[in-house]
Amino acid sequence: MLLTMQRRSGENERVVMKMNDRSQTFKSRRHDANTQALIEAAEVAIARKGYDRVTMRDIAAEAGCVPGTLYLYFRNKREVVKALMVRHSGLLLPLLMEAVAATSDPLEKLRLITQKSVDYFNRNRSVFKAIFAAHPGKPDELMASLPARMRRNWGAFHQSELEAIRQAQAQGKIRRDFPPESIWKFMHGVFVGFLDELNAYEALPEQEDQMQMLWGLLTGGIGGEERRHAKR
Amino acid sequence: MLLTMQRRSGENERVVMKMNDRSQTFKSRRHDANTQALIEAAEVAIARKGYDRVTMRDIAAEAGCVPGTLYLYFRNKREVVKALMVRHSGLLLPLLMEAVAATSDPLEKLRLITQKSVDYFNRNRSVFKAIFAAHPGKPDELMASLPARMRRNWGAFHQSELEAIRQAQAQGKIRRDFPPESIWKFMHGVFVGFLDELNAYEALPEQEDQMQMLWGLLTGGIGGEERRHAKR
Amino acid sequence: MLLTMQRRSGENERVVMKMNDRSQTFKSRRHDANTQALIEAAEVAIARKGYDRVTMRDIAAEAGCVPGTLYLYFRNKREVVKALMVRHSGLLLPLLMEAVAATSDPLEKLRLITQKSVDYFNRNRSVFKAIFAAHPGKPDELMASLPARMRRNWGAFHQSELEAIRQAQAQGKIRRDFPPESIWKFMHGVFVGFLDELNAYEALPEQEDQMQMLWGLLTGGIGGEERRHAKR
Amino acid sequence: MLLTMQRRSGENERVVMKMNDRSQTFKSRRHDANTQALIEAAEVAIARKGYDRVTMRDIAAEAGCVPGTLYLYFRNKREVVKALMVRHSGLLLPLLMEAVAATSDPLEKLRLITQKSVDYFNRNRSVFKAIFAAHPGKPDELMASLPARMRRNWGAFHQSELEAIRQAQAQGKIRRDFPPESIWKFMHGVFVGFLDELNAYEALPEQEDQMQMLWGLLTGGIGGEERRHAKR
DNA sequence: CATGAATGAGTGTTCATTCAT
DNA sequence: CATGAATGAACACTCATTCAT
Repeated sequence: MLLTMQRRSGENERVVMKMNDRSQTFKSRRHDANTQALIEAAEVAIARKGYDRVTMRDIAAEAGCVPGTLYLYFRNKREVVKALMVRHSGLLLPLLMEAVAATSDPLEKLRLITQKSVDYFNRNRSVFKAIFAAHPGKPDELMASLPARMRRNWGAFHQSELEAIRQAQAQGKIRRDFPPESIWKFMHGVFVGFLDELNAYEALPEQEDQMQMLWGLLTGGIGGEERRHAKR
Repeated sequence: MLLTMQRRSGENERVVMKMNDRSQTFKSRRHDANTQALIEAAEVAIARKGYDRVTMRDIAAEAGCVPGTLYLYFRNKREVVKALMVRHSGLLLPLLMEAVAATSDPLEKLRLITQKSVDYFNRNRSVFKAIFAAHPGKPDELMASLPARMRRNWGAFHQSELEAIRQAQAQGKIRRDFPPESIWKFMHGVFVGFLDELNAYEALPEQEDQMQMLWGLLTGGIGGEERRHAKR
Repeated sequence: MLLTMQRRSGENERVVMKMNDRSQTFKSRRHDANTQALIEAAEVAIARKGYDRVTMRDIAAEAGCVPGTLYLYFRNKREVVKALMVRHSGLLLPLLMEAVAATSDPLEKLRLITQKSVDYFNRNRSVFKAIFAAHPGKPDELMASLPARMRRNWGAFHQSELEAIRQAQAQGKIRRDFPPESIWKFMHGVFVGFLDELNAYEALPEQEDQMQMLWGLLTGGIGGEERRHAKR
Repeated sequence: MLLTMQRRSGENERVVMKMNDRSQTFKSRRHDANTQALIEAAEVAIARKGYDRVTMRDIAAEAGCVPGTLYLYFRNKREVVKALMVRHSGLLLPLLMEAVAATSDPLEKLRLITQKSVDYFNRNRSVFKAIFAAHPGKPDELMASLPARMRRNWGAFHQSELEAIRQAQAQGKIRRDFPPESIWKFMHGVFVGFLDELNAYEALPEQEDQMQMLWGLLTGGIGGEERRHAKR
C-alpha cells in the first residue's frame, strides 16, 4: 500500500538515472555506484534530521565528500529526495506488483500487498521517515516528481488495488457499504498512521506481530469477540 | 483521540497566556485579541508551508503586519506553534473530557471521543495539518512544550482512554487479543492516518459520513458483510 | 584632570536643559526632576552594560517607565549620554575651577585638581565607566556634543592647567625637559589609565590611598628611594 | 606591559590555528593567508568603529568579500576578535619574554618590556585600539578566550614582571612604599593611558621620543629637576 | 503627559548553489 | 572528476524610534 497515492500530476519527465542500460560504460557504472552511495547517505542523513532541516553538508558528510560533489550527481536538494523516491519505488513497486500477480483471490492480494509493504517498511525504516516525514502532507509533490514511467506504474498498480477491492466486495469478502476508493483511503491511512505510530515508539514489535495486528485490525477492526472467526 | 500522545516529558512550566483572568484590563483584552488573530494567521501560514518552511515574514504577511510585530506577542518562532498547541489543547481537551464523562459505556466513550475529534478536525482543518504536519514524528516535542497543567490533563485523559479500552475488552465489546495500549495505538494511528488521507484530497466527505466511515471501519475493519450487524 | 580633553570641536550648540532659569514654571520643574531621574537611571544602566549594549528599554526599565517616555526627555539615545556629560560636567567642572582658584602654588593647583578628580571618581564610579567606556577612543565626540558654554569652560580650565604646569616648571617644581602639553598628556593618561586599572579590579583601595599612590607616582614615578624626599 | 592582565580564568582550550605545522599543504597555507588578510581587515574595521559597532558586513567590505565568507574562517563575530588576540599575543609575547631574558638587571628588564611594548604599539596602532578599545573594562574576557597555552604564557610572563619589580625594589632601584602589584598596576595603567592619550591625537611623536617620555615619566614622575640625574 | 503597540532598518548567521582550480 | 572557497539571498531576531490613544 505504501507509496501508492497518485493524484494531481505534474510534468517532470526528466529521468534521473538509467540503470538498465545494458551497454553501460565503465564511467557510467562508476557514476551509478556513486549515486547509490550518495542516496544511501542521504537516507541516513534525512532520516536523522528530516528533509527541511538536513543540509547538503550533512548529506555530504555522511557520504564522506564535500557538498559540491553532490551537485555532480543531483541538480539540487530536491532532486536528492526525488532520487530516493525513484530508488525505492524501483525496489518496492516490483514486489507489490508481484504480490498482485501471485494470487487470484482479491482479499489475498490485498493481504500480500500489505505484507510486502510491512516487510519493506521494516527493512527501510529510515526511508519511511525520510519520505513520509520529509514533505508532510505533500506526497503528491513527491509522486509528481517521479519519472513518467514510474508514475504510470504506480498508477497501474493503484488500479489493481482498486480492482482487488472491488472484486473482494463483489465476493462479499469485504464490506460493500463504502466505495472502493474510500476503502482504499482507509487502508492506506491505517497503514501509514499505524506504522508511523509504531515508528514513534522506541521498541518496535516483531515484524510478524506487526503484520498480524495490522491485518487483524484492518479486516476486523476493534470489534468484539463474537464477530471474530476465520481470519488468516 | 486527537493529540493524545503522551510520552517522554520535559519540564517547561512557563504559562503563556492567562485567559481566565476575570479582571482583564482593556489593554490586555486587546492584546489577547491580537494574539488570537496572529495565532490564526500562523495557522493558515503554517498549514500552507509547514512549520520548517514558513517564515516569520510569511506569518506576519498573513496577519497584515511586519515581522517585528510578531515578537511583541511571541518570544520566538517556536513559541508560535506552542501557542497554537496551547490554544487548541485548551479548546479540544475539555470537549474530550466531557465526552469521557458523558456515558458509562466504555465503547460509547470511545465513540464519543472519536466523534468530538472528528468534529474538531472539521472545524479546524488547518491546525490539524499545522500541528500534525509541522513536526512530523516529533509530537512529544510539541507536547513537552505545553504548560505542565495542560500536559497533566492530556495524561489524565489518555489514562481514561486506556481504561475505557480495558473495560470494553472486559465486557467483550472489543477484541481482547491485543493489549489496550496496542489498541490505542491502532485507533490513534487510524484516526490520524485516515484524516490526513482525507485532508490530502480536495473534496472532503460530509462530516457525518466521515464519522460513519471512520467508526465503521475502526470497529469492523474492512471485513465482509457476514460479520456486520448492529453498529451505530 | 578628568574629562579635560578638548580637541577638534564640532558645532552642536543646542542647549539641552536650562537649569538656572529662575522663573521656572511648575511644569518645567517637574520636567527637570524627571530628567534627573532618567539620567540617573541611564547612568546605572549604562554602567551595567556599556553604552553600545544598553538598550532604551534597559534604561526605561531602570527608571520604571517605558521606552517611549524617554523620548519626551531626550531626542535620541546619543542625547542621553550627552545629558550625562552635561550633568557631570556641571558638577565636576566647578569643583575643579575652585581647586585652581584655591591656591597660587602651581604644583598645589595640580595636586588639588587631581584630588578633586579622584574624589569625584570615587563618588561616581559608574559614570566614569559609563562615559569613558561608552565611546572608547572617542572622548572628543562626547566633548563636542556639549553645549558651547560648557565647552568653553572646559577649554578655559584646560588653559589653567597648562598654565599651572608652565609655572611649576618655571619654578623648578616639575621637570622642564618636556613641553607642558606633553606633561599634561602624561598626567591625564596616568589618571585615566590608573583609575581604569583600579576600576577593573574588584577591591578598590581606600580613596586616600588611591590619591597617595597616584600623586606619589605621578610626581616621583617609580624611581628608587634615594630621590625621594619632600613630597606630600 | 601591554596585554599582561591576567585575572579570573576560564577554560577555552580549543586551539584556533596551528601555525607551526611544518608540513603545511598548499591549501592550508592559502587558508592561513586568507585568515591573515581577514584579521587585518577586521583590525582596520574594528579600529574604525569599535567592536560593538562594527558589523560583519563592515569587516567583509574592508576585506573585499561578502559576510558569508567570514564564516569560512571564523565561527562567529567573537571569534574574530579572539583571532586578533591570538595573533598579536603570538607576536608580542615572545618579544616580551625575550626582553625579560635579555638582562639580569630587574629595572632594565622593565625598561626593555616597556620598550618592546612601545615598539609594538607603534607598529600596530590599530590593533591597540581594536583590542583595548573594543571591550573596555573587560580585558579578562578577552584573555579568557585565548587558548590555554597562551594564557599560561601570559601568566608566566606576568609573574616575571612582578618578580622584576620585587627585585628592583630589593635593590633600591624603585620605590618600596607600594607593593609590587600596585607598582605593576600603575605601570600598566600609565602605559595604556599614555598611549591611548597619544593615539587620540592626530600627530604622534617619534617613537623614540615616546619611549623617552614614557620611561622618564614612569621612573621619575613629573618631579622637579633637583631629583633628576642618572636615568637611562 | 505617558503609554506601549507598531515599525523598519539592520544584525549575526546559515546554506543551497556555483565555479575556478 | 572532485574539491572547497566563495557567494548572495535568505532567515530569525533586535531595537531605536514614532505615534495614536
